[in-house]
Amino acid sequence: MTSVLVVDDEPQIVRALRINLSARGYDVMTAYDGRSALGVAVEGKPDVVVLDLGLPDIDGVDVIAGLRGWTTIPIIVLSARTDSSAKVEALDAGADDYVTKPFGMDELLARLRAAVRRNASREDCDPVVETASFVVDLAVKKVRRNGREVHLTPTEWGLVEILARNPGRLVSQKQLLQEVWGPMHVNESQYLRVYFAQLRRKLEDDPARPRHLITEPGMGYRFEV
Amino acid sequence: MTSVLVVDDEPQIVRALRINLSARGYDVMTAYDGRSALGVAVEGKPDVVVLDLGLPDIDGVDVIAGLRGWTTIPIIVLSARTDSSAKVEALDAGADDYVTKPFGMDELLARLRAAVRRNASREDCDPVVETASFVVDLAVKKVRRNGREVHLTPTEWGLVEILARNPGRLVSQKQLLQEVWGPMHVNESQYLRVYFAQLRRKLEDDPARPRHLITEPGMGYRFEV
DNA sequence: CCCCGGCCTCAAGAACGCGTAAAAGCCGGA
DNA sequence: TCCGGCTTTTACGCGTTCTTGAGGCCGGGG
Repeated sequence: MTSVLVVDDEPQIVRALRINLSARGYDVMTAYDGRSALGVAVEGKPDVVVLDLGLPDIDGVDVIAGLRGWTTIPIIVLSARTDSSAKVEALDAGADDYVTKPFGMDELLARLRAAVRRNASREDCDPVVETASFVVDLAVKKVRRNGREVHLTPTEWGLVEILARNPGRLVSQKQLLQEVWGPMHVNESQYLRVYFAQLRRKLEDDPARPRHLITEPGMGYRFEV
Repeated sequence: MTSVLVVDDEPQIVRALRINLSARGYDVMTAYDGRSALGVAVEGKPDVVVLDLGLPDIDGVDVIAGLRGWTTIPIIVLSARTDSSAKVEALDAGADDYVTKPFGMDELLARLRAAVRRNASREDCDPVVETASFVVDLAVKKVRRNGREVHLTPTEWGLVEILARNPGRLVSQKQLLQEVWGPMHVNESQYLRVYFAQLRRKLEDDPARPRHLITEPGMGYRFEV
């Protein structure tokens, strides 16, 4: 769940935002002044901050600076000031966006989505397939089981990779043999039996009764998440 | 130098932006309709796009979609429409910011700086990779170990650089050979054994039991932090 | 009932890939 | 020309991985 820190000294704005954000599934934190905003940000590690510039204690730009000292999470500034100097100042201090009050809730939410989306695309660029008993990391080419790393041989990894890229789907014997052993060996289905036995020993909780590396007799194999 | 693609069908706006951006050291590309905008973007790989929504040929939202199909570079939308539905539509289509015309040049430039800054922090964040026993500085092309600088030959550095740019990831033998020795030598895997032995002697605490320059037999090598 | 095809398991020899060392080749600078 | 650093090549021991064959299990059909 995405968490948002709302910082404003006007309770009605905070309330309106809390209601709207909560209704859309965000986890909302709030603060009413700069000092507590910085504290809550450190504590709660929000994914995005909505910050009113007109706070009672600290100047808004200093709050931005205080956040930017240790984090690069998106900051969306709210402010009643419409002059461009204020916008420039805030943006150059490190804000990501600047919305003038009074603002449309739709617009603010859209800008918030944009900010979150941007940030998300940075972090989570790692395709990982997860099951109850093990985790396959396709980018790094690693398999972990109960936190422990499991070593796979090239052939074993070749099979796991194909299956993990087609989670839930049935992969025919011919396709597996073709892609791992090459077109010359599409009939050596014995290879598959040997290697699936090995994989189950390495990955399944109960190798005799596999729950993720499933055999579909006569057809092929399936990777069940 | 940061490059900006300006897309607008009003020549005076394009001219004004070109003058202002050039004066501030940006490399400016221009396009006057959606179709050519997409083409120029593919060709010139700009660092940020300033996009007018009211183009003569393609709807602005479709241009955004066309860009987002293959890139995540920041898109700043310019538009005369001030209603929030337009803003929401554009932002949800993948735009990063939305500025209404007429706009203040100061503000637009500030928003552009913000967009570029955000993106920069993502890409070349910290050209330094650190492990328990040595430090690789990609910008200066140097390796230090216990404060002492370790001299690497060009070939050795080539290998270290590729691995350090993919920390944790498994890099295939073929890729290493291809990038260091060229496409003619993608089968000389013996080179890799010789050079990894050398690198481990220079960088690992216990060269016989490497903890950072890991061999994955039959597959490739991995730089473990 | 037995047969048969498909599957699982086990084990052993062959083949392969790795690490290491050392020699040979290459090239630019003194 | 010689020297020193860097790269390429060769050789060998060793552990791992792949392949292959044999045997057992199970369910469906004759």
